[in-house]
Amino acid sequence: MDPNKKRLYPIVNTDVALFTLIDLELRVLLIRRANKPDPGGWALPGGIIDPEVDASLEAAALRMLEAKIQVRVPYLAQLSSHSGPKRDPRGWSVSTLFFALLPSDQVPAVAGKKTEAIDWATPDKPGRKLSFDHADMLTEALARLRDDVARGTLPLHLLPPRFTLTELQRACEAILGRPLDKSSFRRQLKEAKSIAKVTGAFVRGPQRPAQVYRAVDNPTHRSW
Amino acid sequence: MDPNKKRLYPIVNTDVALFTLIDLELRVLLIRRANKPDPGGWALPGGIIDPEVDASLEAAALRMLEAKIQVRVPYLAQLSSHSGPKRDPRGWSVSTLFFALLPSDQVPAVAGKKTEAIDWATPDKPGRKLSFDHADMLTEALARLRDDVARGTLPLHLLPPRFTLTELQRACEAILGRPLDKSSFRRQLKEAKSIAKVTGAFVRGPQRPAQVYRAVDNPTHRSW
DNA sequence: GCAATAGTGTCTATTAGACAATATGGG
DNA sequence: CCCATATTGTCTAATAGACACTATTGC
Repeated sequence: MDPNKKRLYPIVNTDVALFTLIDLELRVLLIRRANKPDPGGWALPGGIIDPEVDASLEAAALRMLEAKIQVRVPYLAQLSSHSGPKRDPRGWSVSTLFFALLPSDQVPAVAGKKTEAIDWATPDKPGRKLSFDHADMLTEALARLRDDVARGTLPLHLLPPRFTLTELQRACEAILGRPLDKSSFRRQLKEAKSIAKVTGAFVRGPQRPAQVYRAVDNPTHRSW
Repeated sequence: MDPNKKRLYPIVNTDVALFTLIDLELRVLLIRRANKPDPGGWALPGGIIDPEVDASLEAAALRMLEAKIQVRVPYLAQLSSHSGPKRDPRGWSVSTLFFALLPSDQVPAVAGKKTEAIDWATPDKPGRKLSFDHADMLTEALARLRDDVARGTLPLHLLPPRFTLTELQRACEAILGRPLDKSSFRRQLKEAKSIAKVTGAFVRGPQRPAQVYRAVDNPTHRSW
C-alpha cells in the first residue's frame, strides 16, 4: 500500500488488552504480526473493522479476538480511542482500545493461528518493543485494570466459576502487585454482596477446609 | 447522499457535551442542525473529522466546536465511542463523545453561526428530542460530570479565574443537584491543595469579606 | 448593635488497615 | 497433639457528614 496515498476516510480499528492469570501472575496477550505493517512485530490483538459484519466496535473487537485465539472472551469493556495521522503507517487512523478478561481455566483453550504466534507477556515489563502505540495502550489498560480491581470485584472474571476467598484474594494481590489484608478483604466482599457461598462445597487439604464461592449475577458486563 | 450506498469505511466523527453554569444552573450546549441528516433537529455539537487538518480526535472536536461557537474551550476530555450501522442514517459510523467545560464568564462570547441556532439547555431535561443517539450521549456525559465533580475539583473549570469558596461550593451544588456541607467541603479542598488564596484580594459586601481564591496548576488537562 | 455571610471547631458514624484470636480439618 | 490454613474479632487511625460556634464587615 502506498503510504503517500491520501485517504478520504480514517482507518477504524480496535485493539484489545486481554488479561488473565497464569499461576497467579497477571499476563497480557500479545500477537506476533503476520502482515504489514510491521510484520514480525509484537502487538495487542486487533484489526480493522468490517462494516459489513460488525454491529459495533465491541462486536468487532470480540470477532477479531475470537478469530485470533479461538475463544470468545466473557468480559470486554471499552477504554479510550487513540487517533492521529502518524500512529499507523497506513494513514490517519483511530483505534478504540478495549480491555478484556479471560478466566484462568480457559487459558489452555487459547490457540494462535498458524500464521501468528501468541505469547502471554508480563504487562509490567513485556520485554519487547510493541508495534504502533501499543505500549501506551498497554500502560493505560493496566492502570485501568488496577483501578477497577482496587474498587471492586473485577477479578471474578479472571477466576474459574468456583473459587475460595483465598484464591480471590491472591488474584487481587497478583493484579495490584501488593499484599492485601485478609480481614478487610473479606469484609468488603461481604458488603458488596457480589459473591455467594456454594453451600456444602469445600476445598480440602491438610488444613481446615475452605468454603467455595461463586459470583452472583451483577450487572457489570453486557452482551452484544 | 444515497442511504443504500455501501460504504467501505465508517464515518468517523466527534460530538461534544459542552457544559457551563448560567446563573448557577448547569447548562449544556445544543445546536440546531442546518444540514442533513435531520435538518432542524437539535443535537450535541459535532461533526465528521477531516484527516487533512485534524491531528487527533481531540483536535477535531476542538476545531469543530470553535467553528460553531467562536470560542476555544479550555477543558476537553474524552468519554466513550459510540458505533454501529444504524445510529447515523448515512451509514456505519463511530462517534467519539467528549465532554467540555466552559467558564461561566465566557458564556457571553459564545455565538452561533448564521445558519445554526444554539441553545443552552438544562441537561437533566433538555425538553426536546435529540438527533441520533445524542440523548444517550448526554446522559452519559452528565453522569460522568457528576462523578468527576463528586470526587474532585472539576468545577474549577466552570468558574472564572478568581472566585470565593462559597461560589465554588454553589457551583458544585448546582452540578450535583444537592446541597453540600460547608465544613466538609472546605476541609477536602484544603487537603487537595488544588486552590490557593489570592493574597490581599477580598470580595466585599454587607457582610464579612470573602477571601478570593484561584486554581493552582494541576495536571488535569492537556493541550493539543 | 444587628443582619448577613465567612470561616472554624466539635462530635459522631462509618470505614480501612493492622493484627490477634479462634476454628477445623489432616496426619 | 501438631501443623497449616480458614475464618472471625478487636483495636485504631482516618474520613465524611451534621451541626454549632465564632469572626468580620456594612449599615
